[in-house]
Amino acid sequence: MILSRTTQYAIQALIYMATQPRGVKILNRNIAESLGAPPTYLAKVLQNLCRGNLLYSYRGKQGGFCLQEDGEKITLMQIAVITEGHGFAKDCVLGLKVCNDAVPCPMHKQWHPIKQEIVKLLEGQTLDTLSTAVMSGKYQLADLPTALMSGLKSHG
Amino acid sequence: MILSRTTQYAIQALIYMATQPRGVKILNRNIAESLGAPPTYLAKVLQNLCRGNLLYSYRGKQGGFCLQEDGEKITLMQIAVITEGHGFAKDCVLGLKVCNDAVPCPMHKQWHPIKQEIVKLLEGQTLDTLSTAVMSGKYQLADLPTALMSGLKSHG
DNA sequence: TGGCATTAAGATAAAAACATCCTGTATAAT
DNA sequence: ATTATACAGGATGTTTTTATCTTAATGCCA
Repeated sequence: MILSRTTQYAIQALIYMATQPRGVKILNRNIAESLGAPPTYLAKVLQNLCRGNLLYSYRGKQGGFCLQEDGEKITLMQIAVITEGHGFAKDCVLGLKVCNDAVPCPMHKQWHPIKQEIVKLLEGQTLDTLSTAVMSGKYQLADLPTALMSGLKSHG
Repeated sequence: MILSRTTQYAIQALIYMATQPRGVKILNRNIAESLGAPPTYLAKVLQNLCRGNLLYSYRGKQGGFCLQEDGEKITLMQIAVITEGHGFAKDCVLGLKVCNDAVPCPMHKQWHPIKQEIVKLLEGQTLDTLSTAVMSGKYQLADLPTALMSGLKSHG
């Protein structure tokens, strides 16, 4: 509805990584398995997150991906901007190229405050908060049998 | 961002139609011109809205499209459900197939109230309200030079 | 150094969304 | 009847998004 599949994978992957011990390299393959996401596609998404400076990547044996320093402070807004581009939250709900307080579409007044709330929410949610929620065991990160997600609670 | 291009066309077209004298048949061609939308594509969208019982269509000379009775009471939610399918407003923000109060994703609690607001807004906005706003001249329905939209105010 | 594990990157493919084209069919006016 | 008009419907084309495949680069380790 509001976030593309790509962005959803990106967020899920980053939350997952934030549930893992910091500084340890995590394999694309493992993330994909844990989320039930297509590994080859997820690899591209992670690559993109590296270019967006949210992740480090290491090639070769013992390689993998790592959250960058302060990774737990990453917000969902930062992620969405990387995967969906800037102006992500700037679009008119009716699709007009120009729509603002001065030249509004008929929905502008009513839509604008909700859009602000969405942005505020995305800016307010960090990987820290979300990964903690997941590690508590009360919140799920994937539509998978719990067996496959068992890695999560093992170090909680 | 939140509504597909198709849904945006549908909403724009219906608002436009609601600005026109009731009961008069309106040509796809004229709607498309007024909105700056591709006429052949818009035709498909209108066809779909007919199947969704929001419009009547008439073939042949003097044909065109008409809002159904009580057309001014149509809400944006009704339109979106027709063009995007049911379950339009039921999706998890992180893309999980199962995500509800009992089995929530880590964003569920925070996202749910905003989603409710969006639904409430879409359900609360009618063609009546929106077309009136457009006819007042204070709100625009398309990114077009005003010349092309002149049809709107001519029967104020 | 050679072999293996891992990500990077580019090409390709598949699916969905968006858009166009062509022909058919109904209808009103002449 | 004939003709012009306008929507219906199916086929096709294009673009974007999603996904896969293949090869290259990199780094560990023996």
